[in-house]
Amino acid sequence: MGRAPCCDKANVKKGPWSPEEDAKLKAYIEANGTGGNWIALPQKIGLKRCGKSCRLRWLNYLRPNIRHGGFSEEEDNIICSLYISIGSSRWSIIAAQLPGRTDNDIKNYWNTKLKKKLLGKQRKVQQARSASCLSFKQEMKRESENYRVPGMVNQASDWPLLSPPVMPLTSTNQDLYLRDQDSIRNILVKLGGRFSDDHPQSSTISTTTNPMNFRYPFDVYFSQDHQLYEDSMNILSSASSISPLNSTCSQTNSTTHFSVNQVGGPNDMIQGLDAFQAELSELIYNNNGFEGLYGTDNMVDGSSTGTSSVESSSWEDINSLAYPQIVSGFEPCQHQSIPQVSTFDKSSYFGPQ
DNA sequence: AACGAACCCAACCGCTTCCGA
DNA sequence: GTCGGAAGCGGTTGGGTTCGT
Repeated sequence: MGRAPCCDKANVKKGPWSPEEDAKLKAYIEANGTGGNWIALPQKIGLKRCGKSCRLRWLNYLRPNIRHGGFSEEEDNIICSLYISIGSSRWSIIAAQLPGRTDNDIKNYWNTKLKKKLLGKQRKVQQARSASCLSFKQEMKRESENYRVPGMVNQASDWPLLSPPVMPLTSTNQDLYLRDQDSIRNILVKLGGRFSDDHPQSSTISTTTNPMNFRYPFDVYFSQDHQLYEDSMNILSSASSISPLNSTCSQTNSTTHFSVNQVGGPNDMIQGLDAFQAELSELIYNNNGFEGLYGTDNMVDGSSTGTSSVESSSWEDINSLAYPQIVSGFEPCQHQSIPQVSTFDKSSYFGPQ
Protein backbone atom coordinates (compact mmCIF):
# COMPACT_ATOMS: atom_id res chain seq x y z
CA MET A 1 0.00 0.00 0.00
CA GLY A 2 1.56 3.24 -1.12
CA ARG A 3 1.64 6.55 0.60
CA ALA A 4 -0.41 9.41 -0.83
CA PRO A 5 1.85 11.89 -2.61
CA CYS A 6 2.30 15.22 -0.86
CA CYS A 7 1.73 17.07 -4.13
CA ASP A 8 0.78 16.56 -7.73
CA LYS A 9 4.03 15.13 -9.05
CA ALA A 10 3.05 15.71 -12.65
CA ASN A 11 2.73 19.46 -12.24
CA VAL A 12 5.73 19.95 -10.05
CA LYS A 13 9.12 21.07 -11.22
CA LYS A 14 12.10 19.13 -9.97
CA GLY A 15 15.82 19.68 -10.06
CA PRO A 16 17.96 22.73 -9.39
CA TRP A 17 16.33 26.00 -8.44
CA SER A 18 16.62 28.96 -10.76
CA PRO A 19 17.58 32.40 -9.41
CA GLU A 20 14.05 33.58 -10.21
CA GLU A 21 12.49 30.83 -8.12
CA ASP A 22 14.89 31.57 -5.29
CA ALA A 23 14.01 35.25 -5.43
CA LYS A 24 10.29 34.57 -5.40
CA LEU A 25 10.48 32.22 -2.46
CA LYS A 26 12.83 34.40 -0.48
CA ALA A 27 10.87 37.57 -1.07
CA TYR A 28 7.60 35.95 -0.09
CA ILE A 29 8.85 34.32 3.09
CA GLU A 30 10.70 37.44 4.20
CA ALA A 31 7.54 39.47 3.71
CA ASN A 32 4.91 37.03 4.91
CA GLY A 33 6.62 34.14 6.64
CA THR A 34 5.84 30.55 5.77
CA GLY A 35 2.33 30.84 7.09
CA GLY A 36 2.81 27.52 8.79
CA ASN A 37 1.84 25.67 5.68
CA TRP A 38 4.56 24.70 3.26
CA ILE A 39 2.22 22.68 1.09
CA ALA A 40 0.09 25.70 0.23
CA LEU A 41 3.00 28.10 -0.08
CA PRO A 42 4.19 27.36 -3.64
CA GLN A 43 0.69 27.91 -5.00
CA LYS A 44 0.47 31.26 -3.24
CA ILE A 45 3.73 32.38 -4.82
CA GLY A 46 3.04 30.81 -8.17
CA LEU A 47 5.90 28.36 -7.99
CA LYS A 48 5.58 24.96 -9.61
CA ARG A 49 7.38 23.30 -6.76
CA CYS A 50 6.51 20.80 -4.08
CA GLY A 51 6.00 22.33 -0.65
CA LYS A 52 8.64 20.08 0.78
CA SER A 53 11.05 21.24 -1.86
CA CYS A 54 10.33 24.89 -0.95
CA ARG A 55 10.89 24.16 2.69
CA LEU A 56 14.18 22.43 1.99
CA ARG A 57 15.36 25.21 -0.29
CA TRP A 58 14.57 27.81 2.32
CA LEU A 59 16.06 25.93 5.24
CA ASN A 60 19.20 24.77 3.49
CA TYR A 61 19.98 27.65 1.21
CA LEU A 62 17.86 30.79 1.32
CA ARG A 63 17.43 31.25 5.04
CA PRO A 64 19.42 34.19 6.44
CA ASN A 65 22.78 33.58 8.12
CA ILE A 66 23.40 30.30 6.37
CA ARG A 67 27.06 29.47 5.97
CA HIS A 68 28.35 27.07 3.36
CA GLY A 69 31.66 25.27 3.25
CA GLY A 70 34.80 26.32 5.07
CA PHE A 71 34.34 24.28 8.21
CA SER A 72 36.80 25.25 10.90
CA GLU A 73 38.88 22.85 12.96
CA GLU A 74 36.71 23.78 15.90
CA GLU A 75 33.58 22.84 14.02
CA ASP A 76 35.22 19.60 12.96
CA ASN A 77 35.82 18.74 16.57
CA ILE A 78 32.27 19.51 17.56
CA ILE A 79 30.86 17.41 14.77
CA CYS A 80 33.14 14.50 15.54
CA SER A 81 32.48 14.62 19.24
CA LEU A 82 28.75 14.79 18.79
CA TYR A 83 28.78 12.13 16.12
CA ILE A 84 30.54 9.76 18.46
CA SER A 85 28.28 10.69 21.33
CA ILE A 86 24.90 10.61 19.68
CA GLY A 87 25.40 8.86 16.40
CA SER A 88 24.61 9.55 12.80
CA SER A 89 20.88 9.77 13.17
CA ARG A 90 20.95 13.13 14.89
CA TRP A 91 22.23 15.51 12.28
CA SER A 92 19.68 18.08 13.28
CA ILE A 93 20.97 18.04 16.84
CA ILE A 94 24.54 18.38 15.68
CA ALA A 95 23.48 21.23 13.41
CA ALA A 96 21.79 22.94 16.32
CA GLN A 97 25.18 23.25 17.98
CA LEU A 98 26.66 24.97 14.94
CA PRO A 99 24.92 28.25 14.16
CA GLY A 100 24.55 28.91 10.47
CA ARG A 101 25.03 25.28 9.54
CA THR A 102 22.28 23.02 8.29
CA ASP A 103 21.88 19.38 9.00
CA ASN A 104 22.19 18.66 5.30
CA ASP A 105 25.43 20.57 5.13
CA ILE A 106 26.92 18.78 8.10
CA LYS A 107 25.74 15.44 6.83
CA ASN A 108 27.37 16.08 3.47
CA TYR A 109 30.51 17.36 5.10
CA TRP A 110 30.78 14.33 7.31
CA ASN A 111 30.15 11.85 4.52
CA THR A 112 32.48 13.46 2.00
CA LYS A 113 35.33 14.90 4.02
CA LEU A 114 35.38 14.44 7.75
CA LYS A 115 34.95 10.69 7.71
CA LYS A 116 37.78 10.28 5.25
CA LYS A 117 39.93 12.70 7.15
CA LEU A 118 39.54 10.69 10.32
CA LEU A 119 40.02 7.38 8.60
CA GLY A 120 43.15 8.79 7.04
CA LYS A 121 44.44 9.59 10.49
CA GLN A 122 43.54 6.12 11.53
CA ARG A 123 45.59 4.53 8.79
CA LYS A 124 48.65 6.45 9.82
CA VAL A 125 48.27 5.40 13.41
CA GLN A 126 47.50 1.89 12.35
CA GLN A 127 50.66 1.67 10.29
CA ALA A 128 52.70 2.96 13.18
CA ARG A 129 51.22 0.35 15.41
CA SER A 130 51.18 -2.49 12.99
CA ALA A 131 54.45 -3.87 14.21
CA SER A 132 53.39 -4.14 17.81
CA CYS A 133 49.83 -5.14 17.16
CA LEU A 134 50.36 -7.32 14.14
CA SER A 135 49.20 -10.48 15.74
CA PHE A 136 46.24 -8.95 17.47
CA LYS A 137 43.78 -8.93 14.62
CA GLN A 138 44.89 -12.29 13.42
CA GLU A 139 44.48 -13.70 16.85
CA MET A 140 41.06 -12.13 17.16
CA LYS A 141 40.04 -13.50 13.84
CA ARG A 142 41.27 -16.92 14.72
CA GLU A 143 39.61 -16.95 18.10
CA SER A 144 36.39 -15.59 16.69
CA GLU A 145 36.07 -18.80 14.79
CA ASN A 146 35.40 -20.47 18.11
CA TYR A 147 32.31 -18.34 18.61
CA ARG A 148 30.74 -18.77 15.23
CA VAL A 149 27.21 -20.06 15.32
CA PRO A 150 26.56 -22.90 12.90
CA GLY A 151 24.63 -21.75 9.86
CA MET A 152 25.32 -18.13 10.56
CA VAL A 153 26.81 -15.89 7.93
CA ASN A 154 30.49 -15.52 8.53
CA GLN A 155 30.42 -11.99 9.75
CA ALA A 156 32.55 -12.34 12.76
CA SER A 157 35.89 -12.13 11.08
CA ASP A 158 34.98 -8.77 9.64
CA TRP A 159 33.87 -7.28 12.88
CA PRO A 160 35.76 -4.41 14.33
CA LEU A 161 38.43 -4.92 16.87
CA LEU A 162 36.23 -3.48 19.51
CA SER A 163 33.48 -6.04 19.29
CA PRO A 164 33.53 -7.97 22.52
CA PRO A 165 31.66 -11.04 21.37
CA VAL A 166 34.33 -12.07 19.00
CA MET A 167 37.10 -11.09 21.29
CA PRO A 168 37.52 -13.35 24.25
CA LEU A 169 40.03 -12.01 26.68
CA THR A 170 43.57 -12.95 25.92
CA SER A 171 46.84 -11.76 27.24
CA THR A 172 47.40 -9.99 23.95
CA ASN A 173 44.25 -7.96 23.77
CA GLN A 174 43.63 -7.46 27.44
CA ASP A 175 45.67 -4.31 27.59
CA LEU A 176 44.00 -2.75 24.56
CA TYR A 177 40.59 -3.61 25.85
CA LEU A 178 41.15 -2.12 29.22
CA ARG A 179 42.42 1.03 27.63
CA ASP A 180 39.31 1.39 25.53
CA GLN A 181 37.11 0.66 28.50
CA ASP A 182 38.79 3.53 30.22
CA SER A 183 38.05 5.84 27.33
CA ILE A 184 34.37 5.01 27.25
CA ARG A 185 34.29 5.16 30.97
CA ASN A 186 35.79 8.63 30.99
CA ILE A 187 33.18 9.85 28.55
CA LEU A 188 30.34 8.46 30.59
CA VAL A 189 31.75 10.04 33.70
CA LYS A 190 32.02 13.34 31.90
CA LEU A 191 28.42 13.00 30.86
CA GLY A 192 27.41 12.65 34.45
CA GLY A 193 27.50 8.92 34.95
CA ARG A 194 29.08 6.92 37.66
CA PHE A 195 30.39 3.40 37.57
CA SER A 196 29.68 0.45 39.69
CA ASP A 197 33.03 0.41 41.34
CA ASP A 198 32.22 3.91 42.53
CA HIS A 199 29.19 2.44 44.18
CA PRO A 200 29.55 0.15 47.13
CA GLN A 201 26.28 -1.72 46.60
CA SER A 202 26.62 -2.58 43.01
CA SER A 203 27.38 -5.93 41.60
CA THR A 204 28.95 -6.36 38.23
CA ILE A 205 30.09 -9.15 36.08
CA SER A 206 33.53 -10.02 37.16
CA THR A 207 35.94 -10.71 34.43
CA THR A 208 37.23 -13.53 36.45
CA THR A 209 33.82 -15.07 37.00
CA ASN A 210 32.31 -14.28 33.65
CA PRO A 211 32.79 -17.47 31.72
CA MET A 212 32.66 -15.66 28.40
CA ASN A 213 35.28 -13.17 29.47
CA PHE A 214 33.34 -10.24 28.08
CA ARG A 215 34.89 -7.08 29.28
CA TYR A 216 31.97 -4.74 29.79
CA PRO A 217 30.92 -5.12 33.36
CA PHE A 218 29.46 -1.64 33.46
CA ASP A 219 26.96 -0.60 36.01
CA VAL A 220 26.17 2.98 35.16
CA TYR A 221 24.58 5.47 37.48
CA PHE A 222 22.98 8.60 36.21
CA SER A 223 21.35 11.34 38.13
CA GLN A 224 17.79 12.04 37.10
CA ASP A 225 18.20 12.21 33.36
CA HIS A 226 17.09 9.05 31.63
CA GLN A 227 18.10 10.36 28.28
CA LEU A 228 21.62 10.34 29.54
CA TYR A 229 21.27 6.64 30.00
CA GLU A 230 19.93 6.10 26.55
CA ASP A 231 22.56 8.25 24.92
CA SER A 232 25.25 6.56 26.89
CA MET A 233 23.97 3.21 25.85
CA ASN A 234 24.22 4.49 22.33
CA ILE A 235 27.80 5.35 23.00
CA LEU A 236 28.46 1.93 24.34
CA SER A 237 26.65 0.20 21.58
CA SER A 238 28.08 2.38 18.88
CA ALA A 239 31.58 2.24 20.19
CA SER A 240 31.61 -1.40 20.96
CA SER A 241 28.64 -2.85 19.13
CA ILE A 242 26.98 -3.72 22.36
CA SER A 243 23.25 -3.71 22.75
CA PRO A 244 21.97 -3.24 26.25
CA LEU A 245 20.40 -6.63 26.10
CA ASN A 246 20.19 -7.47 29.71
CA SER A 247 19.53 -4.33 31.58
CA THR A 248 17.91 -3.41 34.81
CA CYS A 249 17.11 -0.09 36.30
CA SER A 250 16.16 1.14 39.70
CA GLN A 251 15.54 4.41 41.39
CA THR A 252 16.96 5.48 44.69
CA ASN A 253 16.37 9.07 45.71
CA SER A 254 17.66 11.17 42.85
CA THR A 255 19.94 8.59 41.44
CA THR A 256 18.89 6.16 38.78
CA HIS A 257 20.76 2.92 38.66
CA PHE A 258 21.12 1.16 35.40
CA SER A 259 22.82 -2.12 35.31
CA VAL A 260 24.04 -3.24 31.98
CA ASN A 261 25.27 -6.74 32.05
CA GLN A 262 26.54 -8.08 28.84
CA VAL A 263 25.93 -11.76 28.95
CA GLY A 264 24.86 -12.48 25.42
CA GLY A 265 26.80 -14.52 22.99
CA PRO A 266 27.66 -13.75 19.41
CA ASN A 267 24.09 -14.10 18.27
CA ASP A 268 22.99 -11.29 20.52
CA MET A 269 25.82 -9.10 19.48
CA ILE A 270 25.01 -9.10 15.82
CA GLN A 271 21.95 -7.05 16.54
CA GLY A 272 22.41 -3.40 15.84
CA LEU A 273 25.78 -3.68 14.21
CA ASP A 274 26.23 -0.75 11.94
CA ALA A 275 28.83 -0.63 9.25
CA PHE A 276 30.27 2.72 10.01
CA GLN A 277 29.97 2.35 13.70
CA ALA A 278 32.13 -0.66 13.25
CA GLU A 279 34.48 1.39 11.15
CA LEU A 280 34.48 4.09 13.75
CA SER A 281 35.03 1.59 16.49
CA GLU A 282 38.15 0.45 14.80
CA LEU A 283 39.19 4.01 14.30
CA ILE A 284 38.65 4.76 17.94
CA TYR A 285 40.44 1.63 18.91
CA ASN A 286 43.46 2.52 16.90
CA ASN A 287 43.60 5.99 18.34
CA ASN A 288 43.79 5.10 22.01
CA GLY A 289 40.05 5.41 22.36
CA PHE A 290 37.99 8.55 21.96
CA GLU A 291 40.49 10.67 23.74
CA GLY A 292 43.27 9.54 21.49
CA LEU A 293 41.18 10.61 18.55
CA TYR A 294 40.35 14.14 19.50
CA GLY A 295 42.26 14.76 22.62
CA THR A 296 40.73 14.96 26.04
CA ASP A 297 40.13 18.65 25.72
CA ASN A 298 37.81 18.35 22.81
CA MET A 299 35.40 15.93 24.27
CA VAL A 300 31.82 16.98 24.81
CA ASP A 301 32.37 18.27 28.24
CA GLY A 302 31.40 21.47 29.90
CA SER A 303 34.38 21.32 32.20
CA SER A 304 36.94 20.68 29.54
CA THR A 305 39.82 22.94 28.88
CA GLY A 306 39.07 22.87 25.18
CA THR A 307 37.48 25.43 22.94
CA SER A 308 34.62 27.51 24.13
CA SER A 309 32.19 26.32 21.53
CA VAL A 310 32.70 22.78 22.63
CA GLU A 311 32.03 23.87 26.14
CA SER A 312 28.78 25.35 25.05
CA SER A 313 27.61 22.04 23.68
CA SER A 314 26.22 20.88 26.95
CA TRP A 315 24.27 17.73 27.27
CA GLU A 316 21.36 19.63 28.68
CA ASP A 317 21.10 21.56 25.45
CA ILE A 318 21.38 18.50 23.33
CA ASN A 319 18.96 16.52 25.39
CA SER A 320 16.39 19.22 25.55
CA LEU A 321 16.51 19.49 21.81
CA ALA A 322 16.29 15.80 21.33
CA TYR A 323 13.85 14.62 23.96
CA PRO A 324 12.38 17.48 25.89
CA GLN A 325 9.53 15.32 27.09
CA ILE A 326 11.81 12.84 28.71
CA VAL A 327 13.99 15.37 30.40
CA SER A 328 11.06 17.12 31.95
CA GLY A 329 8.74 14.18 32.32
CA PHE A 330 10.81 11.91 34.44
CA GLU A 331 9.12 9.07 36.18
CA PRO A 332 11.03 6.72 38.41
CA CYS A 333 11.03 3.07 37.56
CA GLN A 334 11.39 0.27 39.99
CA HIS A 335 14.07 -2.31 39.79
CA GLN A 336 12.95 -4.73 37.19
CA SER A 337 14.28 -7.28 34.88
CA ILE A 338 14.12 -6.38 31.27
CA PRO A 339 13.50 -9.04 28.72
CA GLN A 340 15.98 -9.43 25.93
CA VAL A 341 15.34 -6.75 23.40
CA SER A 342 17.55 -5.45 20.69
CA THR A 343 16.76 -1.83 21.33
CA PHE A 344 15.94 0.02 24.45
CA ASP A 345 12.30 1.02 24.46
CA LYS A 346 12.11 4.11 26.62
CA SER A 347 8.36 4.15 26.80
CA SER A 348 8.39 0.75 28.44
CA TYR A 349 10.44 2.00 31.32
CA PHE A 350 9.83 5.68 31.61
CA GLY A 351 6.11 5.71 31.08
CA PRO A 352 4.21 7.44 28.29
CA GLN A 353 5.75 10.62 26.99
C1' DA B 1 43.23 17.38 -25.33
C1' DA B 2 40.35 13.61 -24.03
C1' DC B 3 38.63 10.49 -21.11
C1' DG B 4 37.29 8.22 -16.88
C1' DA B 5 37.33 8.30 -11.88
C1' DA B 6 36.56 10.62 -7.83
C1' DC B 7 34.52 14.11 -5.43
C1' DC B 8 31.01 17.36 -3.95
C1' DC B 9 26.58 18.90 -2.73
C1' DA B 10 21.77 20.28 -3.85
C1' DA B 11 17.73 18.03 -4.09
C1' DC B 12 14.72 14.16 -3.72
C1' DC B 13 12.50 10.22 -1.36
C1' DG B 14 10.10 8.15 2.00
C1' DC B 15 9.73 7.12 6.83
C1' DT B 16 8.67 8.95 11.45
C1' DT B 17 6.78 12.26 14.46
C1' DC B 18 3.74 15.84 15.61
C1' DC B 19 -0.58 17.94 16.06
C1' DG B 20 -5.23 19.31 15.38
C1' DA B 21 -9.91 17.72 14.34
C1' DG C 1 -8.45 7.26 21.37
C1' DT C 2 -8.00 7.54 16.27
C1' DC C 3 -7.11 9.37 12.11
C1' DG C 4 -5.13 12.11 8.54
C1' DG C 5 -2.41 15.87 6.99
C1' DA C 6 1.78 18.38 7.50
C1' DA C 7 6.38 18.97 9.15
C1' DG C 8 10.76 17.12 10.27
C1' DC C 9 14.40 14.37 9.36
C1' DG C 10 18.10 11.09 7.66
C1' DG C 11 19.48 8.36 3.77
C1' DT C 12 20.24 8.32 -0.97
C1' DT C 13 20.69 9.92 -5.66
C1' DG C 14 22.21 12.31 -9.65
C1' DG C 15 24.38 15.86 -12.04
C1' DG C 16 28.06 19.11 -12.17
C1' DT C 17 32.92 19.83 -11.21
C1' DT C 18 37.64 18.67 -10.38
C1' DC C 19 41.48 15.66 -10.64
C1' DG C 20 44.52 12.21 -12.50
C1' DT C 21 46.24 9.60 -16.31
